[in-house]
Amino acid sequence: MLFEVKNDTPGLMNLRELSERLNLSQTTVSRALNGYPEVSEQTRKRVAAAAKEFNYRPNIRAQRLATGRSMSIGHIIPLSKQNEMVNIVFADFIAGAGEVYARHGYNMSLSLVRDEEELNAYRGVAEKGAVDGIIVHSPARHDPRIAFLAELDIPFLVHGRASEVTTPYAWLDVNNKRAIETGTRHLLELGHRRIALVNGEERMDFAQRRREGYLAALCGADVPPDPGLMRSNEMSEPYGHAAAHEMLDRSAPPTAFVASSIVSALGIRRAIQERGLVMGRDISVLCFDDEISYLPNGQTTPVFTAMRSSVRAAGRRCAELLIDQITHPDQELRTELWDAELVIGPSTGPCP
Amino acid sequence: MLFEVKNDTPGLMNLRELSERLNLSQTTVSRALNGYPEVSEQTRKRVAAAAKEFNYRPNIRAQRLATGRSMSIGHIIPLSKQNEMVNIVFADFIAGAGEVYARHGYNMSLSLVRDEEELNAYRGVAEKGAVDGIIVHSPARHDPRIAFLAELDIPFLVHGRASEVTTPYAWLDVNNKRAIETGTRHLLELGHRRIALVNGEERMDFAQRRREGYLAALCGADVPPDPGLMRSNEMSEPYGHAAAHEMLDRSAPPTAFVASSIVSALGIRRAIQERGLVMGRDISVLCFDDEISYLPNGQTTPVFTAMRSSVRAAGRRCAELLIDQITHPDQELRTELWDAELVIGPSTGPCP
DNA sequence: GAATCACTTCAAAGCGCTTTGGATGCCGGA
DNA sequence: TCCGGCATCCAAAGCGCTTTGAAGTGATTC
Repeated sequence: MLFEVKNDTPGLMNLRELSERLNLSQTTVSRALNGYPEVSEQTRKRVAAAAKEFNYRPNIRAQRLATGRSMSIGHIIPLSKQNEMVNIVFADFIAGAGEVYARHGYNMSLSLVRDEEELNAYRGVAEKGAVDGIIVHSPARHDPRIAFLAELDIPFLVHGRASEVTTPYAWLDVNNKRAIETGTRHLLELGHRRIALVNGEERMDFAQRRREGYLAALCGADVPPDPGLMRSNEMSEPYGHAAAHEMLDRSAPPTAFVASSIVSALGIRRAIQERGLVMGRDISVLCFDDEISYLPNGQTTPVFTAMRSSVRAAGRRCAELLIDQITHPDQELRTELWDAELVIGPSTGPCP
Repeated sequence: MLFEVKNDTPGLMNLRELSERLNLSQTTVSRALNGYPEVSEQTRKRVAAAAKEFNYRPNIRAQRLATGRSMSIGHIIPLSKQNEMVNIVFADFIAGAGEVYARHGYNMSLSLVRDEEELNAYRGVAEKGAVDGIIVHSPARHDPRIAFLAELDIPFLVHGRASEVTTPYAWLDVNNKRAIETGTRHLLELGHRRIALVNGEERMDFAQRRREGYLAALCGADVPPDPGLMRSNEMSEPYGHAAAHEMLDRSAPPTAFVASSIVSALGIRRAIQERGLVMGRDISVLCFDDEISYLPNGQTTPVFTAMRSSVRAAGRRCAELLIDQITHPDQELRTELWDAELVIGPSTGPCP
């Protein structure tokens, strides 16, 4: 590290200078600005006026060192080949969380790290106070990050769950099993029997739970699951497209699809149309809809029949829960399970 | 601010303790750890071993205060109703930039702020050193942020350009005009005359330039532009869908569409299909393709004929340029103009 | 033997804030 | 008159690091 210490923000005043100019101590000025009670109203006004006049702004770095709090929340994103970060769902989550951070004076610190460095990144970020708390994204069923963070003793909250982790932790999740079970049952009630599942990667916890829901619904209707009708991969448009084509090529093609994401549902729709079939009449499609801003499921009326739960709202709520945990460290770990809502669109219909 | 100073990371050692344990001064230990030359190899090893043994990790907050550098880059995202942040293009940009940050030891600080507070956010973030540099996203033609940041005297780089801003600034942009001009000309060469433009919001600089390119191509082919064939809005799927339907309802409907984004192109395709038309045969569609990870334009062969330029690569490059600017503050402001590449897919064909 | 030099190491002074633990002055009650 | 209490304000001690400027070693040179 061969950098010079630069005269930081040269034109600007620091607390000492400001207090000298006011003939007050730094203590008093600091207290006046931070709203402490042991300052007379008159001085407080005088200080505020001077701060404004001289365009004083406390140095955040100094503040952070002195208070021991960084006022920022870490999001560590694994940067795999199949890039989790870029998941468009993630962007909406971040937007929701960011809103809440802004309201509470926090900011968001994003680190993208290569998979093999992820645990180290958590340590680096958390251990010596670059952030006050961490949000864990996309937990796998057996996710090492949770025990790791628990041991680091830093507040964190998981968006999703990790079924095989026994360490207690705070989380917020959608009831994925119930959601897909409800959706699948809806298709069964429409008479479908060969229902395909175009799932996300099943090392992800949510994908596993969705499969469980799918299987539970089939089981409840005495429909034996067909392994040939179940796919699992990263939820992209081409994946949905390819999976649909492959399955529709089978001798006993599915009459309905359950897609884990609206993105892969778009691919499924494309495949259906390429075959000259009509979605909703010849083939039904139901998907999980995270209410992604740029890919809304229709404006007023839905395009896809879907299990709906806003990921943006989840982001907001996760941020609130985490900030609460940071400011009240002694409270119990909280968890929240949200239910997705079934919305009916023209993409599903009775089994032909 | 009524928080206690908490004993920060209690179990961990700080520099003083570590140096006492080693019978060395803090100076020497600090230098040994930071790779300064004036430390003997032997001591360096001894220090490294002890640091590892006691799991020492420097306090980032203290480091930041002492060095005057925060080792983070700010991205401030306006949080409008029509949420820029959530722009899926943005997520890919961030992913690219994040890669580079990670490699250089920087991290990314994201703040989402309401529109009316945006300038204040820049000030707050930059003025007293929460970040070492800033990336400006989605500049408008007449963007106040640029002059503002220039005055704050903090390194920043604009992704895009702001045509009406005279202050010099560093930027990286795609040659939007040439890209869309090329694309439109391609359609003209296929015999199309009624070509619709489904553009982004034209207060955005890139959208204006794209329209210029569109008009230039029409002009070059002596095709008078038809205002009824030009739309401008935030580039969502439903917008593309609605715009396409409206224009196809006209008495003289377009035979081809130029879309500013693959997202709106998806909507256009949906509309075409809903009308029982075939894309590429009855109606041609060409779009700008930012190579969004989750919405790739086909796998090996493109689905849409497109002008292609990776926004993720742009993110990477912006990060590099900015870091370079931070580490070499005296160099001249740099700019880069990238060309998009025309790729041909089945979505375009001769005018029927 | 003194002077020079390269190599190591160190004490102490910041960085700019917050917070502790008093001081000071003023008032009313005993 | 004295004392306690209240309202204000302050000096100084951190927070945990980096960096300056100087000093202590030997070894080498003249």
